[in-house]
Amino acid sequence: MTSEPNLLAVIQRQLNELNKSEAKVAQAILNAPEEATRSSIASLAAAAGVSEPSVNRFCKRFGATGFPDFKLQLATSLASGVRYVSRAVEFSDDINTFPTKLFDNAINALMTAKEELPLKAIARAVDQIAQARRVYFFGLGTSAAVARDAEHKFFRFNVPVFTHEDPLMQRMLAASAGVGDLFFFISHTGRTKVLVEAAEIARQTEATIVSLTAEGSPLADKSHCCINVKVEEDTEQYLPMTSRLVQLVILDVLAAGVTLRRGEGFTPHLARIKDSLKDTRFQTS
Amino acid sequence: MTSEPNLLAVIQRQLNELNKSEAKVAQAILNAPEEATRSSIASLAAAAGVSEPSVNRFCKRFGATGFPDFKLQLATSLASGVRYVSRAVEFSDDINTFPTKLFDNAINALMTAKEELPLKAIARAVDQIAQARRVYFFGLGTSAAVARDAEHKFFRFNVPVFTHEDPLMQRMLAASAGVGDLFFFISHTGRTKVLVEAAEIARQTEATIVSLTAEGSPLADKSHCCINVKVEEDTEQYLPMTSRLVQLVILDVLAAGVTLRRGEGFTPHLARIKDSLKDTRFQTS
DNA sequence: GCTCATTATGTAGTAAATTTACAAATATTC
DNA sequence: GAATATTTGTAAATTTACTACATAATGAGC
Repeated sequence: MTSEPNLLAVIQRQLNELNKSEAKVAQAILNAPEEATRSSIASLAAAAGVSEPSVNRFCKRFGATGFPDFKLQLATSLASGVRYVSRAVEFSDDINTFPTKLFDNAINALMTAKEELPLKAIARAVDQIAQARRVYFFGLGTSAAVARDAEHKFFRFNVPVFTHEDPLMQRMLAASAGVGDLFFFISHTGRTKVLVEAAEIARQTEATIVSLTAEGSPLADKSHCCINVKVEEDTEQYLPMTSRLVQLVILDVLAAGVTLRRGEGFTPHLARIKDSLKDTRFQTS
Repeated sequence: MTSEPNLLAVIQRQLNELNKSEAKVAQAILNAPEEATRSSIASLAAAAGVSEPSVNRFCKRFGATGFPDFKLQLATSLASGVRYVSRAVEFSDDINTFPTKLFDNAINALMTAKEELPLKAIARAVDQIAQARRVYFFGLGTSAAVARDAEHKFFRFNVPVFTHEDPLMQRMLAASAGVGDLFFFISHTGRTKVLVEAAEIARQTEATIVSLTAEGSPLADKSHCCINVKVEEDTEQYLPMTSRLVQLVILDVLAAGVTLRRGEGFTPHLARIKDSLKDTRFQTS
């Protein structure tokens, strides 16, 4: 992938270094980029008022092998530009608009997070979870639900897993920790006092502290390993929406990482857990 | 924007409805999408082992005017960087591949869900939640965490919200329900016996039953309103990954819907709730 | 201001790629 | 098992893109 992030910007920038007919082509493309991706070399040449080979030369000047290749690059750069805009729900929205907006925001958050995945921290966290004798998932508010979800995933690895929403329980468990215990803190801001305090207490023991939170936050400072999640939560919104989705997928990643660590021989164990649910369900007719 | 957000997902989904040679073309494209955008109709036909017109027909089947137009759409959908559809994690994967796969799967699930959003059911559910005097969110296993998350959202609307993971509590609460009570059941399969039974019990009262589950499932049959979520969970995977993400976003949508219903005058109330958390956090330096 | 060299642009032909029309092959129905 | 519908391929037509070359424009040196 050698293609420029934004072809239109490149064209714009070089506009005055182009000779007459190339400039005409550039102008025609800048005027109607989407249309340019769909038109033939002949129609674009006509639109710009130049000959076809001029268009072709223009394309080669911008690194393309020819006109079709140029169109491809143009289409690609147009597509990636539009995507990353999260739109807030407004009171003027109706049923046809706001659900789509929320889904778009969620998708954007995951796409953004995917691009800046802290792989090193993730790998390290997988190591530490795989080695732990006991794992505690602690979160409050929305993150409590995330912790609960994590509990439902990680118990499968033959390691005792605990969650507690009660800050007092969290403190006490943190205080009584020892070697092999792993505390996994989940917090979007990383500034929730009672949670940070619990982390502080745990840190004074032999336990390992891993956190899924914002880099540079008080909670991150208390951790041996911090998985930094960059999610720009819409501050106008009164409900945290997207950050917890990213957290959940990160936890999926960690769970998958531990599974891979356990190796292929571990699948029968997972299969057994899955099968245990069979009788709790109505069979498909 | 008339172009599909994710052409590959669409192709993948329709794979078994295609005839032989079209399926071959589909496979060739899914195997090497980037290459397909760069190749001519002849080389793609050769790669798929079919004739050129077959490739052309394939393109038209997916809404393109022809092969070049199809390539354009494909390039556009690839530009987002989201790779294949539902690629299972394999034991040969390493830290550089499996996290991306999981994120892609999550993104794809949300994109697919977004395309087939049951807006009518959502609107109806918003109505019913907005009118309810009391709301119970019930789910088990992974869905229990989703229910918990919902609780953290919906209490903001001045309506008493309850969650219980205990099936016995769920039964008893269902039995003692009356007018104005709303039971919101969350279940990916819609076949979990104890949950369906609770729904059945609730249905015998004056309460309203809303469910977020699979259409046509026993749970859906017991509901006044069923929000159908089509998520093809990878059955080889031992952990439910993507369905709960879609459920969470749907619940966000419902919460947003209720907020819009309450109207602009409701924002101070939400602001007050948000402000109440201020003192629980360490201030940003 | 003229000539030569250089660069820029267009014309026309050619090659390649795409599409259409039609025929053969395959599957489906009664 | 014949008749019909569907699928697939062949070959020709058409569109599209590229190359080679010619002409026009520009600019430098005298």
